[in-house]
Amino acid sequence: MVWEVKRNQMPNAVQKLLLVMDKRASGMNDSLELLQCNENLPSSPGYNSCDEHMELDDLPELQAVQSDPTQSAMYQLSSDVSHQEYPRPSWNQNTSDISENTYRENEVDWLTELANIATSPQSPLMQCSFYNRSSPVHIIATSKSLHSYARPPPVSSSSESGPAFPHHHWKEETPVRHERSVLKLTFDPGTVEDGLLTVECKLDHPFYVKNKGWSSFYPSLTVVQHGIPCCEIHIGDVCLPPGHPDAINFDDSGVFDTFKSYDFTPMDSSAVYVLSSMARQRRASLSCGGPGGQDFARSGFSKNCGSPGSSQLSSNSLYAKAVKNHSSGTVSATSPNKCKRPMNAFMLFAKKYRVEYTQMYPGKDNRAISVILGDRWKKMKNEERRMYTLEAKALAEEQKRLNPDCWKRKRTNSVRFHK
DNA sequence: CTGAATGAAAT
DNA sequence: ATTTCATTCAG
Repeated sequence: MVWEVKRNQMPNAVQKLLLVMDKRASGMNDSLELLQCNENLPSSPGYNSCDEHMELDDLPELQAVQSDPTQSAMYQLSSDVSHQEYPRPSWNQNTSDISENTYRENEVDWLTELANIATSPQSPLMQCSFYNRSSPVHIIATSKSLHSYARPPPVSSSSESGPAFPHHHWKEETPVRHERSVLKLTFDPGTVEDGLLTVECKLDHPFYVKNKGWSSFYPSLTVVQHGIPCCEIHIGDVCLPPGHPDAINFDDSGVFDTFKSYDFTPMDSSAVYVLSSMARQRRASLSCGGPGGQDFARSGFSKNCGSPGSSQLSSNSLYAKAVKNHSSGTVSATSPNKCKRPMNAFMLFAKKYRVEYTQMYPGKDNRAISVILGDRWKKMKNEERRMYTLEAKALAEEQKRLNPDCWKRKRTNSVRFHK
């Protein structure tokens, strides 16, 4: 399968990325292909210089050319192989700047927009280029789906100040020195001769998962960094290339389950708005800090117009779901002040790993799990926490921008008399 | 509804 | 300095 990426400004420049395998390579049974996501490319999200100049018009047209239509290109996360993270130096924490102009008002299929964005040259999705054929790296099938924090502590082999890209000892899960983690995923293209496909990417790298839609290892980070609402990606998920038939008619309710904790109102827009608002964040910081974003949402876009064409984009059910979430009275959806505080770093961490810990300690009460999580959190180094503090900061910023009153404490009777 | 954790912001 | 509230779910 070949992706052709056309840039509008350079119509003749066509970048071809060969994805998956060459079918002719029948002899390469188990050899792993290592995809290296180069995130230092000028157009990549991690590269700062491009941020402010990204305009909508830069969005490329993406055309997926399937050389073999009968073979649907679907990649499945191997069940025996899990993600790994390893440190990587010099990261400029940065957000990809997906311009608000990305949203064209009359565009019917906003999913297509999302696909375009995620497959644009700015997207990490398209930053991958082939790196190394016969990689010496052996992917360990032993690492369960548990995060390193949840696993028994490694035998702390001195985390040698090794090269930027550790080649052989990823298994060691060397503590994150400083800088960010990189996610390593292994895909199973499904055919025997193709072997496995290994890819490195950022934790917030979005993938399009069958029946789930956009997914990433770190959804909340993805929406902050790239403006793409995501589900959490799991082992066994089937990743689809944008444009795949299954990618079009999927039930997106799963996507929005991720956001059920957010307070949606009828005035809220679809993910498109989230998309654009996130991207707009930076530029808006130039102008006044007023809640212009809300005006944007109120005046222009509602959920309904976000998904005009597809009945499956159950915006109503989405709303109902969000309302139902708070239907028990306390904060009604009709209340003007309905936003929730953004999670702090620990909360993000806890949310992410609570499930794993509960599985780890069956029968343990949630409170006990909280204790463990807190314990774990305290033992984590700042570098390890950084990912969460960073995201927490970003979430808080965005929240404050969109809803400055969100942090206002509830009106209480000031002082508690007893206690 | 309570509690158990941490942290950020508001009092 | 203290209080609230973000998440999660068994009890």
